[in-house]
Amino acid sequence: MGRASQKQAERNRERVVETACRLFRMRGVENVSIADIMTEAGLTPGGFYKQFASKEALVNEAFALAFRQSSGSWEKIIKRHDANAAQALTALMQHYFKQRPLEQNCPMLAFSSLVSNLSSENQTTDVYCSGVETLFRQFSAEVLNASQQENTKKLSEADALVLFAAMIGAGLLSKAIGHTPWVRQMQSAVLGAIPES
Amino acid sequence: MGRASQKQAERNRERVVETACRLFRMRGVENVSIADIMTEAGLTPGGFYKQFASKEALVNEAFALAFRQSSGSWEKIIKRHDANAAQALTALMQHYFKQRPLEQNCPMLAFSSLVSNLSSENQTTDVYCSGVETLFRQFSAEVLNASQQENTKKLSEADALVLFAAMIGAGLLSKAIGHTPWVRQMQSAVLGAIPES
DNA sequence: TGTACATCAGTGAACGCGCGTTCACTGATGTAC
DNA sequence: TGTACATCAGTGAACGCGCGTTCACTGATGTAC
Repeated sequence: MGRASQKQAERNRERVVETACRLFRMRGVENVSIADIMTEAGLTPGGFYKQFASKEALVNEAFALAFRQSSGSWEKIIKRHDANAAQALTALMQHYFKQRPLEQNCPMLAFSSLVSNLSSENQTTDVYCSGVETLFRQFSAEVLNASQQENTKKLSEADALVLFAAMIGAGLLSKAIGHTPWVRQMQSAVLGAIPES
Repeated sequence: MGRASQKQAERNRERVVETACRLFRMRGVENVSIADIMTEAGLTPGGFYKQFASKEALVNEAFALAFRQSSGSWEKIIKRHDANAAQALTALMQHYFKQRPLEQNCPMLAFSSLVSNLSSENQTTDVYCSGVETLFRQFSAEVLNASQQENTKKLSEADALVLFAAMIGAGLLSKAIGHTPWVRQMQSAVLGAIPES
């Protein structure tokens, strides 16, 4: 092969991050090896350390990308319903409860166990935290927006927190247990907790 | 050393399951080795396969024990407040949001990522499912009970599902992010979603 | 009850595997003149 | 522009480590008589 050009190298690097992000979301960080990622990205394992200091460094970049992707897809959904915040919330949650494609798994869920077993003074934890914060702000803005429309009761920040927590909890059980009747009931119940408009 | 008596062997076996349960809840299954467990239980690694077919078999027993423990501690809390279901629910959630001791981590959270990345036709998944079911039934009974008391609005199964999901979601973020002001707000909001009595 | 023997819980070392990481090497790219 | 050389992205094999699992061995326990 020989040396790749700077532009090509940069493209390769980005493709590695994107591939890692996708595989991490699908199968979890601990079930994806460097070799898996490099091969899937069309490279060989040895080249990895020319671009990244460690797997952890890649994890940090891939997590950040996953949260950006998630936030971007939420924004699209919200924009699509910007005339009606309650509808936007409903659509957002319905999208959240979708199990497929696996590579769009919620990063808050997909990465939670890795982050949970980390010491709190950790860059990966920081990336996760600020990702969650971003997603919650989007969600919360929409909840508060919904409550300012006519024919709806006023909603508070506390309501946003509860809805957000319920969405994540239902998503977690859904991911673990699968699409059983009980899980569907739970998802319906959480969707039903959004104030009608 | 020589051979241990049948009674001693049975005691050892139980101690291994208990130790595994504790370590799994503290650090996650993938961060605990057979050698860790056996050493912590006062034995040597080699003896493990005299009692268990595989790590997976131990995981199944340890998970079942963790759910039984969790269910037992919920029952204690509920019994302690049996005059007032809303108080019982509040106490239960406050207990749930406690981060310590680590060995009492919620099994639904501690084991979710492992179960999520398993094929659905799996005994471990079944153990997890029935554990979740048990815990929800306890929780739900208490929610419905709360709604039958005076001065409270009627609550439905759907309300129980939402509260349960919110409790788990808040627990997950709490475990991952730590005890930040935002997490405390979220926990307070979820506690506040319990109907006052 | 005592004796002879088979059993098997527990030991501790070893095996095989996959992983994160390292390294000597290649040869096209980038640079200095 | 052309030439000579240094750089360094990517290669592919190897290393070291920890893990789940296996195994030959030990000797007290359990059993048959």
